[in-house]
Amino acid sequence: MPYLRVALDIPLARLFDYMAETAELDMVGKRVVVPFGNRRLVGLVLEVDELPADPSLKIKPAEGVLDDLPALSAAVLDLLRFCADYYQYPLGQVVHTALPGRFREVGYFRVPPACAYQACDPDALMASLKPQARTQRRVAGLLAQPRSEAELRALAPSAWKLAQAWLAQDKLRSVPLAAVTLQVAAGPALNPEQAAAVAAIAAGQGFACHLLRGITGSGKTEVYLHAIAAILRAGRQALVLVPEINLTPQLEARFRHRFPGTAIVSLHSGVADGERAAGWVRAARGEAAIVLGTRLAVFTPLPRLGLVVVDEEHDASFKQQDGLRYSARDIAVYRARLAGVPIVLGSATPSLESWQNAVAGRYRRLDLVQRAVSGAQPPSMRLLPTRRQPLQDGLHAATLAAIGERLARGEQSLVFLNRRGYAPVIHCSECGWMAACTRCSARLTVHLRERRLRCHHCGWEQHFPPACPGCGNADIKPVGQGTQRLEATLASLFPEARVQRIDRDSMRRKGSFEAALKAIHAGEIDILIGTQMLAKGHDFPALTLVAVVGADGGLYSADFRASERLYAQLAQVAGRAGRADKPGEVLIQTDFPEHPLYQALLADDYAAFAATELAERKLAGFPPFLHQAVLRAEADTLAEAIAFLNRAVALAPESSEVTVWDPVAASMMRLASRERAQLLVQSAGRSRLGAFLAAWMPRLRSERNAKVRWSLDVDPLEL
DNA sequence: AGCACGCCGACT
DNA sequence: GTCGGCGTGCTC
Repeated sequence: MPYLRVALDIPLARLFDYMAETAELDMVGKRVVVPFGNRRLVGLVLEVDELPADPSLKIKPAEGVLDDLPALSAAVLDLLRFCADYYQYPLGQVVHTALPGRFREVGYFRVPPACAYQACDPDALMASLKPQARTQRRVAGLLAQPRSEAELRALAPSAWKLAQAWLAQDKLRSVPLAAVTLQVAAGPALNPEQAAAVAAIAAGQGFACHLLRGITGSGKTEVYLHAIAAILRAGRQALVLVPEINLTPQLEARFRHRFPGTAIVSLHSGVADGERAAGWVRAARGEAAIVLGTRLAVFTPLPRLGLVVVDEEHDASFKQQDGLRYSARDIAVYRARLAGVPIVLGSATPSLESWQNAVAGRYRRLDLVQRAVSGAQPPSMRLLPTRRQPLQDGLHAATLAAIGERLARGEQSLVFLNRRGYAPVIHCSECGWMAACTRCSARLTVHLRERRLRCHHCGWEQHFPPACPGCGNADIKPVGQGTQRLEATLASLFPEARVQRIDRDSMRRKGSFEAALKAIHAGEIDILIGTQMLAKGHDFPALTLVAVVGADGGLYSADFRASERLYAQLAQVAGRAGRADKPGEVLIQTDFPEHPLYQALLADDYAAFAATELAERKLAGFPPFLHQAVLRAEADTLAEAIAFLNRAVALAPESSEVTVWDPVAASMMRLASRERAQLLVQSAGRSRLGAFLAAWMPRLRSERNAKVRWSLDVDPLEL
């Protein structure tokens, strides 16, 4: 009678043994329903053995192995084991974060085989439609070729319903996807740089990591599409990761257009549970040729994986910030290595980790330094010194003049300020009081329209006080600039302009972001005010001016990654200006116009910036020259959190090659009424650090600490 | 994580 | 007399 070693979604770093009722040996990678305490749980069989791991335990029989899904392959299981090991996170929980939520439910999950639909007789179908039925005719026209359900759905809301009706009337037939021959629609011709990049990616045998450094507008996506076309032709699958769900729809549309009839699965948190599970199954069965998704898609089983693409690889959203704190970019590289396939990391401003890997020769650099659309000019960039300058509500006279010019020419302007709310703080001029959150160590942000003060960290809200609670002074003023204040200022300075603010507050309602993008494209907006929401990946052909306000904060921050993020953000937002035939202009208001970061940005010299930054990091002993992990603790009092961390230091294994720093209060010490502290561990060797953590974590886990919640963050992005 | 067991305070 | 507070311990 075989014993099953089962991974359960339980925060314990071990597997659980069950007796199998049958003697089948191909149960590894399958779901199993097991009794657990007085509950029934769904687990995943990771191993099958003739002997129990611990004979002293009483072992219950498993209820049954579910045979509805393709078993997880050894390749994916290896990837999950690596994650558990590398991030020191319980394997059972790794398994369950990697699987779609549906699979944790007891019950069978059925996914019909993916197929495409095609008109039996395209001409007859078209002839049967009235000339004025334009949508119907468009759908019919499309169905001359095999089309997937997703493609039809993307065409028009009614298209899929229509296709189903025709299918019922036998006007359409379904074609198994395997029988659909790959079609690749024509795209723009590649310039020599792009062609060289595609050739380099295709040329390699087995694993290779390519760092595709492409300036904005250089056509990175076109390189991905060509590289993907090549591996699809070879019958392989592609995995494409993007940082945000906001970016998936437009990329998905471009992919569908290029590969008509091909099953493209979109996986991100915006996709409904059932659909996500179905997409996962289609990828696992090998029916889907392309998986396009956010970080969670990195675990999707792909039996014929041929290429991995990570777009905007520098983006921090690839790192999960809770639970299993994995970096999807790093996991993607590891996965490509395991699978022996090439991976492309694309960015205009690569992470310094990746850049250093290229410098050291571990990654191959592919550069795109020309704009793909011939004739398109890079934006002209200018710094506006703001020191000792009279500003109008934070705006330089030249900024206002430039906006005025755009208005006169009927072009769009974007004012970029990465701070939402009306003002970051409210201040009493008499006693110096500032409104602070009672639950966090943070200032309360003024939201003037709602007449409320809000904590952007914990969500606490209160009324705008009529007078200073400290001294009773009625003259309390919002200090500093937020997007709401900029919006008010610009609306009053340019009363004829149509002003739209785009930030998390104004775009809270579902679909409002899409609606705003549409309005911008339709030319219904003159002045845009936005946070980083607007900086990423969106094309606005009529936008010719980008003005950056309040960027200096990233120059002299305590966070050693702040300047890297600032450079990336500015390069990205600058890229929004003048993408079509109209030249763009970028104005950056700053108190430090001589700062090397701005100088490199103006010269569009990322290599120079990276070299300076890496030299500083090497000198100061920061990543990527060292590897870090942070142990964070949170408790009702700071003393409890620190005491736990001190205990952790005492439990730390002896290691001359790992440095364990003293516990310190977290930079946001209080958050939602909990006090937080942390402790940094670092080592020059990645495997040394890994071995240290592997020895340390079991000791910490065996500590009984009801009051302290703690977590480990390997390769933290923020300290 | 759940869920039970367990021992001390205010209620129909 | 019980309902229920959350501390402690266990789950193959």
